[in-house]
Amino acid sequence: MKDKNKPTSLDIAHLAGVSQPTVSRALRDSPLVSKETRLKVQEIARDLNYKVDVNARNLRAQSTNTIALLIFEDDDGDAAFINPFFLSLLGSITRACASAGYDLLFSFQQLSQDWNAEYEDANKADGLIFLGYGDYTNYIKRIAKLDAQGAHFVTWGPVIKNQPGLFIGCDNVQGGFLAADHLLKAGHRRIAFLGDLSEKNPELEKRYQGYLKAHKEHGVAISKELIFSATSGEEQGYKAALNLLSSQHQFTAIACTSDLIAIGAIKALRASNLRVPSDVAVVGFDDIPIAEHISPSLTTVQQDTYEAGKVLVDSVVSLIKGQSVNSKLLPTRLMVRESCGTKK
Amino acid sequence: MKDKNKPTSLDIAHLAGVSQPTVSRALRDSPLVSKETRLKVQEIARDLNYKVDVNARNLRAQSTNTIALLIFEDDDGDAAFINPFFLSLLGSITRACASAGYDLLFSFQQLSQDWNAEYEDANKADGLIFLGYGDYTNYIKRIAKLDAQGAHFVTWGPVIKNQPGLFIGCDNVQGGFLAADHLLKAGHRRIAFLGDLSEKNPELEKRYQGYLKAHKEHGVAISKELIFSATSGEEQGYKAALNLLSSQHQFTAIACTSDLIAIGAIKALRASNLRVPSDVAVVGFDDIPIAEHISPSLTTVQQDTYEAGKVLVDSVVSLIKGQSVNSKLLPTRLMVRESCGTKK
DNA sequence: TTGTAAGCGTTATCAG
DNA sequence: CTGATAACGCTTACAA
Repeated sequence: MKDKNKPTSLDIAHLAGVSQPTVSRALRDSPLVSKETRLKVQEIARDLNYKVDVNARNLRAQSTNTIALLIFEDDDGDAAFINPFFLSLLGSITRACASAGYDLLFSFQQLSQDWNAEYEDANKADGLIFLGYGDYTNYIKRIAKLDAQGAHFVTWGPVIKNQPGLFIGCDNVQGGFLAADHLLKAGHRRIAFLGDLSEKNPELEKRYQGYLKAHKEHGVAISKELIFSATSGEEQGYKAALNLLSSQHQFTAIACTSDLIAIGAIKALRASNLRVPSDVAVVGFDDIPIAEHISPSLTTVQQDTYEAGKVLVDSVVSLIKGQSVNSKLLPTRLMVRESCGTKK
Repeated sequence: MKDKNKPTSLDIAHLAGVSQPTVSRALRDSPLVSKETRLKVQEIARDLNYKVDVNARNLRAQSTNTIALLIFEDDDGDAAFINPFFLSLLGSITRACASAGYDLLFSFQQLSQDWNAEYEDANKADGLIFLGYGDYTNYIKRIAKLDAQGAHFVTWGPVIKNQPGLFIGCDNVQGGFLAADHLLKAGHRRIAFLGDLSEKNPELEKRYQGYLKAHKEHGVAISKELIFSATSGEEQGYKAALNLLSSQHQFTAIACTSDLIAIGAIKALRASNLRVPSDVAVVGFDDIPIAEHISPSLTTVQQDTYEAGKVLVDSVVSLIKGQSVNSKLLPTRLMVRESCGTKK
């Protein structure tokens, strides 16, 4: 069992022959304490392996020095599966939290749960970061409520006019543009699009806008019959591609709104004896780690997760400090790999 | 800014016309409170969106209902890169924590930092889970110290006799055996081994023991000259394979102590115009998500991350409750894929 | 069944 | 520069 004799600031006070507040001040390098006493106190604290009790400190200070990261997915069953893109974000968020001096509370929730109230209300965290894919129309309501309560939080997602709360996301329009532009430049004229365009997923819809923009710039007409719905996972990509194939419409390339969809689509193409990229070129979105390793390696739109994590954390921290922060889009970057070939 | 008027149990007490402890009891469904008052109190609490202040509760109760997950890596620079195997574990750990009613504090540390003291000492967490690759001889010392302090913690790693602390890990000997056995059964007789066999990495050494055991069972002599050192990353695998190739010794297969090493090795083989699996068969270890997607898909030893997360969390929770727990090995499973071909 | 009183370990305030 | 005192919001004795 744990050593029960956890030293307190009072213990140190006795040993050092000073008062408790003096100890507290000394340990925080307050200039109000003479160098002499400060050093003495700090030495004793080190000897006893004293650590400030964060619960007591937090209770007194009414703050926690903690940021909660909430990941939620609406998707299919597997509760231990976390979207790889969020996982990449996790690394940089963790790092950024550490260097900002905050602890990170991590939680993975189904969208259905009551994630509004849990963390900040219970004083578990000073601020919240939300990462999630799910029904936008659904979660924007909760966001609005949180916002009205004055919570400190950032959400990874699309930036939309008159949106409640603070959003950080990648420039999906630009990303969608880069992908389609690349295919169009390579000579493709009939480019299928796999993604969900309902209002539930404005992020994906923005990617579609980029796709449209690229077509317009190249003076190529859109073929609506080449657009098939898919939300996010590999399976969905597989099914959407099968639908596309069985529709019998001609196409030479596919733009997907996620790498997982692209991977599913490639599998479906293979199953139909079509080769990538020689028969069909494929572009993804996200640049998850797998993208580089699959065969053919996947041309895709990279979101800068490193920068994203940093911006997310910096933003909540600013909010916590009472500064006002604006929603912001991060630039994307096209990673050209094998899945597009060079059909000049 | 945040609503400053956070309701307290005292507020509710006033509104309900009862005392503060009664409120506290009612909210925890204590049977000591009459049904009538309980319902009244709970209703008011809901109306006010009251949440128990965890800092106050924790301070009073001297516990936190939180488990800290500390990931550490000795490895190369990239501080935002987290070993994918640990990331897979993260999902199931999170899930298990949630269902056990604990919050999860997440932190990523370089091995050099002072991870002994931080969490439990500061009353941030009731228990600790360590995931890490690094110099075993180095971190076992810290573990011994933590253990002596009576901390509640589990470490993912090798189970070794007379080890301080509590370890949960996969059965590395069995895993190494499965991999080598598979190759031997396929007719391979000169199987190279890529991994670190120093005392710094007992886990990898155990995998090697499995490799030896399989050779013995098949009556095949080991060729020491086919053993090359590599710790964990892709680059290391690449280099080790190059060393192997330039040694000019004959071999028809490679067993690697991690998937990342295997991926690096495959790249090196490619770069030398050798084909996998027709020229050289390759087996990995871990079954990270990429393994299934690379080409050729990687035959590898799967660690059951789902079960592992559950066991890790259950173990710390037991420790926290003062129960004694024994170190434990989880079984592994061979995932047969393309990288080994079928050289019957 | 309910209320009273005390205390968890820290830090802010104010007086010396 | 230092010390006494109070307070953060909750829960556990104990008393009624």
